[in-house]
Amino acid sequence: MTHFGSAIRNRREHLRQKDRRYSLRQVALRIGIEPAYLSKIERCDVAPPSEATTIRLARELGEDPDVLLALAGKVSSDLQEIIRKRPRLFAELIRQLKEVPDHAILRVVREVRDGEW
Amino acid sequence: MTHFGSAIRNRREHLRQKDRRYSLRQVALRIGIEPAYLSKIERCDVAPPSEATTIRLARELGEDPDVLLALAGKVSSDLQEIIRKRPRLFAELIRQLKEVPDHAILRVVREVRDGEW
DNA sequence: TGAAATGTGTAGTAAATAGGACACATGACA
DNA sequence: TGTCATGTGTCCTATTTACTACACATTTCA
Repeated sequence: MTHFGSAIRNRREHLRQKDRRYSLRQVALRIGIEPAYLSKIERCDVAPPSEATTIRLARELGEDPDVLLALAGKVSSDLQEIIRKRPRLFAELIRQLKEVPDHAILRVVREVRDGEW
Repeated sequence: MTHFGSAIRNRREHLRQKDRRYSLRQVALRIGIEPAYLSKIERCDVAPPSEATTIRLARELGEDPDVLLALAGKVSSDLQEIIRKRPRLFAELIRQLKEVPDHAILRVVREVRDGEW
């Protein structure tokens, strides 16, 4: 399991090879945080930032927000809201899917998408 | 939408009609918080308590922890952990189920339980 | 070669979270 | 009627969260 900071740093430095605008400072300024703070985040010197900041960072670096939030130990608040509206139903479903392999869940996703309910 | 405090108070006073041991004071002591604090919780004088305290309260009152957590604006950390291990998969699934009616989700739950994957 | 940009160390902080301590008025009831 | 239990008001606090501000040494490159 890699941590939040390293994921950000790797991704940013990768982008930087093609585009100088991905310096720590410039990225920090574009997403509206202090460079010193982003530096600490990338070196895991502080806990991962808030959900809002994590999402701005994800967009900036072209990463999946849900994945970065997961690395930050969080779950997107819009997902939480969906669950909270029908707690029993979603709690049972999610616990049931805990050990189910990816491909089986994907099948469920597709079944639902192709909506035959 | 009823709020956390009233749900607790209603439930506790209901239990109390059959059993005097469900006074605010005694419940508070059994779950390990100060009576004054429980009083404030029931009157929505403070925000809902932590996940741990909410779960002890749910057990004590015979309520579904996931439902009380939802009223508290939270999602159980064990559910969050499941989601965080496969963020893309679960994020897509949950968002897709947002508008799907209960009965259709229940069908999915049963399909998975009767495991034909 | 010197000005600008870069990454980082140190220090501090406002707000939110999650309660505890104690006193007090009221009510039950034996 | 005195005692115990009950619910609540007031005040206080430790910890966590999520950052900012500023200074500084180093690197870049025009």
